[in-house]
Amino acid sequence: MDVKTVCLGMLTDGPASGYDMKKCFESSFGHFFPAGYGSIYPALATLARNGLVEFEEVPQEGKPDRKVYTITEKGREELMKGLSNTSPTHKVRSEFLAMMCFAHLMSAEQIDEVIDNKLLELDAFLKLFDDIPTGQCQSMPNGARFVAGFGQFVASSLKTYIEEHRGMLTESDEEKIRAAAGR
Amino acid sequence: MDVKTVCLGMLTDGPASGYDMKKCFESSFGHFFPAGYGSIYPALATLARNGLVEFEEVPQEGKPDRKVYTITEKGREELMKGLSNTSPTHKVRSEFLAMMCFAHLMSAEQIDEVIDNKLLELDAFLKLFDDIPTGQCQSMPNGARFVAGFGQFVASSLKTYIEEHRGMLTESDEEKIRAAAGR
DNA sequence: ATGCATAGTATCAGTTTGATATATAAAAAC
DNA sequence: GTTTTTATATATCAAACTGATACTATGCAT
Repeated sequence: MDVKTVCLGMLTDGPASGYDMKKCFESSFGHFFPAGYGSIYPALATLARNGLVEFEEVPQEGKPDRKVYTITEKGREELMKGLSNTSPTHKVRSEFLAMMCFAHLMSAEQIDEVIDNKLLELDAFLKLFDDIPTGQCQSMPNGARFVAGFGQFVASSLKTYIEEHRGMLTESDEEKIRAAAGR
Repeated sequence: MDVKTVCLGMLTDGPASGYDMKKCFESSFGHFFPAGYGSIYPALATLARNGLVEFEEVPQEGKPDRKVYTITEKGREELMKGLSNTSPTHKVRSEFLAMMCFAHLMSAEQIDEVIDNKLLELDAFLKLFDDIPTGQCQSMPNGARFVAGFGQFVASSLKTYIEEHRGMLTESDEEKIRAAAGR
């Protein structure tokens, strides 16, 4: 399951251009499956070369032409193959956690700034969910609701953990012993 | 913060070979910052070329030679630069969530198998933490304890969410309406 | 005997990342 | 009133990463 498969999946919802798909990655998919122009355009080129999508060039006045892609029957079959993997991955790549492993090499001020920024980031992310009205939510496909709920739940879990345990990152050895004894 | 920086960080704990570092990625770092030979060896080669690490070839009987790397003063400075970024990333790339977005294109059996596998995977991951005795835990650096706790907390949160919400992935439209009404 | 695990090095094709280039128009900022 | 930013749309590139594979040699298990 790579960017190509996700593009095919997006096209089952109707024709779209590479630019449209980038928007879609930015607003939703990108939160758990990031992709930029550098992967989207090559993916569409490969899909077209293999006959999994077709495109039509649509001229526009005052704006660049659009290449509007449509999924083919062969593309639908390929998508089904992509969805038949019963052990899809779920990977994390976190500079944040790697950095925290080396917290003992950092100053308390540095650590606090990193933590504060991460909490702000999480708040900004959680705010996105406030805008989704319940009415619209019910019209969303089941899968999308599951995934949105997942994101919200995980983000608020992260926030809770960080808030409750940030203290241990900056506490001295003596404090550490005291904390362990008081437990 | 790339693989090079993490390698430098590992070397602050003492000299190590590329093979040793691969072990370290597999057992701990890899859970939140994956790296294989394909990134470790080129990283070490670049670090050596730039004088951030030095290495010594250690012959062994019956086994291939080891290249044992040591961090240099210049390497320590570079590491500090790497740790000075106050907004480190935390990215997720999830075939699992992407796939669940297209759950409406899948059969209930397919979805159930994917979910069951993901829950088994989470259980296997959570089991890793049972082996860490509390005594050893207290001797770990603060940062490592924070990160380990983070992983455990997030994994059990994921598990809870999936268990409690998997129903909505396979429920029919009528069930969906009934569930919404009963809420 | 044959396959697999461990110890160790390294490379390679295919992908992805993040930035950048190109072009025009409209909206916003100063 | 001019400059800057944002939006529309395409595409490419170096650097990095992924996942698999290759090579060598010992030992253990089936």
